[in-house]
Amino acid sequence: MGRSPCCDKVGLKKGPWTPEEDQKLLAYIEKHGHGSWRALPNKAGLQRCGKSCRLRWTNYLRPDIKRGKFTMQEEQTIIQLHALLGNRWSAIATHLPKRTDNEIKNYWNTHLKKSLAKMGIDPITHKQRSDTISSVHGRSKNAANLNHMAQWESARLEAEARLARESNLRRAAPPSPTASSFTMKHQPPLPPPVTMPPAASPCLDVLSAWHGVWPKPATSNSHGKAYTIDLESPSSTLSFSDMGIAESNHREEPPWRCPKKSEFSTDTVTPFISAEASSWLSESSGGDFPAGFTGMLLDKAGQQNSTEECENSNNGEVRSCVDVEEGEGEDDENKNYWNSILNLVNSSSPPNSPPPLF
DNA sequence: AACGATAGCAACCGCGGCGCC
DNA sequence: TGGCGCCGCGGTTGCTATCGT
Repeated sequence: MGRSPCCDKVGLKKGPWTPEEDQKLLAYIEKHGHGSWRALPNKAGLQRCGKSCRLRWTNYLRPDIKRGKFTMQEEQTIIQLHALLGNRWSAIATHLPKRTDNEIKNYWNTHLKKSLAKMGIDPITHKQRSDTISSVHGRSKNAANLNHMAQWESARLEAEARLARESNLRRAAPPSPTASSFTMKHQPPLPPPVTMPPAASPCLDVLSAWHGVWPKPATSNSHGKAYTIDLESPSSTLSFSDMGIAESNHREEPPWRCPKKSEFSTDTVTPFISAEASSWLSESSGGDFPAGFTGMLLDKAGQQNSTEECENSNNGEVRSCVDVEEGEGEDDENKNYWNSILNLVNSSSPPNSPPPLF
């Protein structure tokens, strides 16, 4: 190292930003882009170091930042991702559009960590503390559902990683041994596979406890999305082994149960699935449906949006916007990608599974 | 009303990764 | 290949607002 911090320069301002400084920074970036952060302060007429400018921009001034209270879904996503990823706030932030890593980190430290602690859950390991285990009778049903979710999410993540590997093999030039070179249309490169912290799978305990505290939303849409991670995120490259969930455990789970009708909006889901699957869904009633799968369907249904809508809903960054109905041209790759994932998920489903989805 | 305690959050600090020379 | 500089990340600090007494 041996490099002195950029803010050591005499005369550079520190501390809270004034509205005037904000305005200068905003105006400059809107006009020229940030370019080199190091050079920006001089060009923008700011008595700040580049680092301070970058921080102010990324954490506060950026126009695509969503401020204000975190929703219950966001909280659940943070908890789940924290259980999977640990304190990797930037990785977690990629799953929460319009939230900054700093904001998520602060929210975790000031709210979620304390809430979990109050519920008798260790916020580091995400495990129920031994002295409170006796107080969580009746969790088994939720835990079973969440195990379903874990299966689906695990299968999806493994499929994603596998497809990434296959894609790399297909695209021999330039060769790459990792998933990081697998890119979908308009998508940034996938990061390398995540090395899981020891506390990988216990997130299920956390979420089941969390659901004991928070009532489920009344509407079908919000219900269905309750556990959903951003399924299209390029950061999702976890594998079974990464998640600490043994593949052999799959068959030990109870058979599928039919979805509650309220969990689906038939209108939004059925256009994307086979007639058999649609019929199966419409005839089903009672019981629970794996939440991860529900989220998958709903996410897929959500992709009915136009590309423009996808852009707008994702910080201006296009991810996989699948046009299932047309399935032509450049969207083919995304469609095939998704179908491959879901086919793999179907092929690994427990007994009494629904008909093929697509 | 005054004061201390606590919560919330913006900003800073230091380190490590990475690219360039 | 090693040094340097830039950038991003995670941990921490410190200021401000709010709450409780």
